[in-house]
Amino acid sequence: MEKIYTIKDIAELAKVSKGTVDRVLHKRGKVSQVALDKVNAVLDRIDYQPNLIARNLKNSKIYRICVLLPNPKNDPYWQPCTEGITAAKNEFKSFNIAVEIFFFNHNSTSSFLEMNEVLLKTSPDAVLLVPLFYKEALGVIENYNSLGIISSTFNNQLQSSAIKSFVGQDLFQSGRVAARLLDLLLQKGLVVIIHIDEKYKNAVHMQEKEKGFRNYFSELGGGKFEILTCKLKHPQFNIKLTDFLNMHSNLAGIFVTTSKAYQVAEITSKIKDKKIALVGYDLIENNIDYLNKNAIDFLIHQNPKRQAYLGITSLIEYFIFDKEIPSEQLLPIDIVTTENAKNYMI
Amino acid sequence: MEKIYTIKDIAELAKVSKGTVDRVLHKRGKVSQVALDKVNAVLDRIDYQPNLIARNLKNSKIYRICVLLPNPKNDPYWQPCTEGITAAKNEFKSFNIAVEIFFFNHNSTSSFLEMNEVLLKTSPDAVLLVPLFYKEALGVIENYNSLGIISSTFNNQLQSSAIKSFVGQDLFQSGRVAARLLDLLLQKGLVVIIHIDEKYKNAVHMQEKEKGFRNYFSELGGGKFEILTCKLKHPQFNIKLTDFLNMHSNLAGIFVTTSKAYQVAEITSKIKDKKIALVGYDLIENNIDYLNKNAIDFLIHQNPKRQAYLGITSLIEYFIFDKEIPSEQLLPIDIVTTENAKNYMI
DNA sequence: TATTTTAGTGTGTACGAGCACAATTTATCA
DNA sequence: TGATAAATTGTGCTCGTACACACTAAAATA
Repeated sequence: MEKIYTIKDIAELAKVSKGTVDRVLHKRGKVSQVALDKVNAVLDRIDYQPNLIARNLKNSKIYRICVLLPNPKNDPYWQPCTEGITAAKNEFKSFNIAVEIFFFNHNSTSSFLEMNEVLLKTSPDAVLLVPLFYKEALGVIENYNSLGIISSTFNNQLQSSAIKSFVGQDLFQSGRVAARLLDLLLQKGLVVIIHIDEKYKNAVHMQEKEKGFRNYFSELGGGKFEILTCKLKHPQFNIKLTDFLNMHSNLAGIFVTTSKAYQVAEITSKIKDKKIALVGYDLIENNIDYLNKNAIDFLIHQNPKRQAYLGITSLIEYFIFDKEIPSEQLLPIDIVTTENAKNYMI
Repeated sequence: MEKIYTIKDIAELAKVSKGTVDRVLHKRGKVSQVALDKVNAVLDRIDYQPNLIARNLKNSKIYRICVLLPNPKNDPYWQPCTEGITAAKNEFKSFNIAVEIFFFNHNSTSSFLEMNEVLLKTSPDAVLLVPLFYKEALGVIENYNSLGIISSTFNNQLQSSAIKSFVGQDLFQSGRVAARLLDLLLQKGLVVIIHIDEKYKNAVHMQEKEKGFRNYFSELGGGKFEILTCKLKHPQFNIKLTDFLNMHSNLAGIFVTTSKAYQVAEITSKIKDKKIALVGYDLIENNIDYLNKNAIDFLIHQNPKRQAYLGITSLIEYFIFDKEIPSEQLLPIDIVTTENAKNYMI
């Protein structure tokens, strides 16, 4: 353990005042060449690490961070996000940070824009948002940028130079993981990618997953598997899926690109004469139920709690510790089966 | 965002001096009933959160934490641990914490005891250790206890009231995960548990994994699978395993309870006429190689980096923030296959 | 009553960084 | 040379907590 040097130490070693050392360190004000050399000589010799604690103590500005999030009441997938935010809030409660969450309806672009207006009235220093709607999110983020508000995203990746940070998963790779799992479970046959509910064109995440999934099988070659894509929407979901199942007797596996695998499991679990392999996303209650009933084989965990937690802590540490915000944080693609599900649900 | 109260605020509200507030908060010195009531009245009304940062600024004691770890040079499994320690060290470099790592040979109890003596000479406040050797570790920990040194463990769980904290995985459940994976991969046949190298009697971790593994299959019932246990040791490892394979033509799957699955894969990958499913532990280079060659189907990630990181940060936060040390932190049992391996190796 | 003891309370300072401002030195001009 | 401006450097305060120390007033003792 090396000695921890303070500005006072440096000042004494360089035989100048701590004010001068401060000016050299922060390139603030005028310093003579002689003094500059003396201080730099000391700085070269030792490893000075400013005490972030002491620095922050003086800082009286309260940083405002707003979170713009789909309402968990409409889709339980988002529930863990608020928990992640709360955890981060607690961890940094000694610091001058104010975090506020704003919920929008994940089906309504207007609700998204509306809540954004409400949020803007609190004049935040940064916004952490889920850019669910491509076009609208881009506009909102451009606006933040022009207002000097930092914007970070999570869960959905959006290409924009105005975005400081993204936390999420590599969805292409996630599709490959799903493909790998079905490849391990199955010998041959028809494999179907099912997209449920959301508009395919607007949902880049589903497209990326499909690309990765197909990429795995095309690399695999061998012609053992046939891949089909199927887009299903409520309210005719049940009928259409049942029809599809009846029409394809060689169906061996299904990959559901959203958290709605339980809707598929509800139907496939009733088929008695054969077992259809099923891989889906997210540890929501309905999915876990069917996982435990063996109607779903694997779930891929997107870890929304950790995504939100990392998104918010990067911002907090940027404000209070001057830490660099990582432009991209990719989380591991967790594979979940009956036996290890509990560990991920804490 | 509620107002953040300081001791000065409380003093003004209660119309006493900050010294008196301090005495009430820390139950230090004598305070009259009148003053006590006044301060408590204010404390009841507001939510006072002491500023941990300012508190720490004053504290000049340097806390010494020693880490007692198997040498990664002898077994690469331990390499990530040092990285986890270093990460924690960096994160808390502004605080008065000195962390020092001591390596012992994972095959030698005497090296363990020897390094422990060296470590003790630095008179640490806490020790984080891997209690690889049951009997010796217990003795060492008892000794720490009598010296007033806090002891935390990770990777291997040891029952002792002298241990403040354990970070690791539920190994029984980890065995069940392995069983589940083989169940999903296979229809029926012989499944073998292979213990490699270590003395079975001393290695509680292998026993726990086996118990969980067998527990899953006995709960499953149905009589589709037959389970056998096999203990193999160098140098006759290759011959014995080859013999075993020849003798059991119905062998369908193998579960290796240590990080040595690659040694099994080396042999099973040469069998051309059939594929034997293989599940093992740990993302070491040799294992990853065989995973990518499809000779290993799944690896279970024990996340030694995070184990060490959590173990050390709990201690640090106890010392500098007075946080409670969680007596047990169980990490998720990560399932790794070719496609998601990279994510876990950062 | 004078002096000492003790309970209770308030004041002041350190910690390290940052920054305003005062103090000093050096340069410029009349 | 003296006065003034400019450049450079040093001092001192703040942040919130913890703790040493000084102080007051009442109680106990001589």
